[in-house]
Amino acid sequence: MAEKNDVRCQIIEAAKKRFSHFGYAKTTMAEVAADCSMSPGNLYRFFPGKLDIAECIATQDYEKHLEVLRQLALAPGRSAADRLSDFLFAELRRTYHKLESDPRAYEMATVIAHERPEYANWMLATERKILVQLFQDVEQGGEFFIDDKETTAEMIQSATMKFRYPQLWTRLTLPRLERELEGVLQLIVNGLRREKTVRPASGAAA
Amino acid sequence: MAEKNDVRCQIIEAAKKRFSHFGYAKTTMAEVAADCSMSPGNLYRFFPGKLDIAECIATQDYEKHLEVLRQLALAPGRSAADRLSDFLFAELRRTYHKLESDPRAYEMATVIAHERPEYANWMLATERKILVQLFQDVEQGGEFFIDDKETTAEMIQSATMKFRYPQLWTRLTLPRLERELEGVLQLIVNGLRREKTVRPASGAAA
DNA sequence: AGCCTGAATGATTCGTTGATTGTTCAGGAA
DNA sequence: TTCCTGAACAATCAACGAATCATTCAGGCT
Repeated sequence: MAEKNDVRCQIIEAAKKRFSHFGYAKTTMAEVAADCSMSPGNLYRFFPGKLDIAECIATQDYEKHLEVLRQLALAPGRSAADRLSDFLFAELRRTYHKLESDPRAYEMATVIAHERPEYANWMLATERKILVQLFQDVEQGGEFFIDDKETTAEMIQSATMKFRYPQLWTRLTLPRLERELEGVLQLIVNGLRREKTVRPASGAAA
Repeated sequence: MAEKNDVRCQIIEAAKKRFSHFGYAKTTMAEVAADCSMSPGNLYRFFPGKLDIAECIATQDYEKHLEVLRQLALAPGRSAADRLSDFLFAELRRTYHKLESDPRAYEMATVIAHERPEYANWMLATERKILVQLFQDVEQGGEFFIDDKETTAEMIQSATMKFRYPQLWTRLTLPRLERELEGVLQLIVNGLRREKTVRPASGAAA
């Protein structure tokens, strides 16, 4: 049982090295198997297929990111607006840097997105849960007025879609994207029907 | 002079028929020329290239749409929120129905978007001008508080990106997209820092 | 001269073929 | 029996010659 897991880890590590060195497409199952001193067929006792290995690697990495998001969303002592801002900026910067620094990450992302459309939905749903937690956590503060938290989280995700996998849709630089996200965020938080122009500064919770 | 324009129109009409029957890729310049009883070479006296014919067709169609958008944005007697809503919903429905009803439109859209990235930017900029006009038009009403109209228009476009060419990014149905746009719109107009929950009804201007 | 043609050009696409590779499974080792 | 191997299979991919087609331009027609 514990051994099974060791072997899985071994496969993942081998695949991780191959994928990041040569890319997903140029890595063969036979090579990964050889790196683990086993036959290609044996890999299939641990993973349904090649894509599942990639998905597993992506998920491991993503879980770490999720932990960061959770901490930002639930950071005590920060205003609701700041938490939301931190959350969305962390999201933008992570994917931007990931796709920027590692061209292989781009390949992996597109392959998974194309072959497993549900995966992106799962990620969205997971992050939505964190947003809902954020809203619950600041509910008493009186800073935000939200009746349907789930729906509101969904709408925020809709409105910030451009910043989720920026490189897939635009060729904008990170500073430019950051400025745009800042603006969209201000819109989301303050809306158009506010008093003159209140810069969305820090302290605001009761 | 006037004849030149007649020939251009003739070419456009012929190309329009071919493109919508057989698609952009499967239409040859020789065929369009034959439909106009002229040689392939002669087409180049009226258009720089094949793609420019397609662009011209797209633009003709788009100009009509722009006129509708202008009327919605500047409709007298409607609240600012309603105008903005009409504007964005018209945008969503037009592209959705266009891509839905005519599979060839999808091909044309992707070819132009891919080969002429500036074209999409030009469309965005054009619509942004209309949004700015809308904001100027309702400025006295006191319904919206906007200091930088240009930037605000840009941010609204960012936040509603998902609804601009919906089929390119998601597989959601129109009703689902409409519900999402409704939600995003409410967020944009009212923000998160509002009193309890004011349904974004009609009348609001002074 | 001013317009237009249609064959020449070269870039791109297409279809075919042969090789590669993800996946399976009959059988052998422990 | 349980675990693993590696050859076999089918699907996919790469290579490459052939064909197509957008574009050009030397020349003919008016």
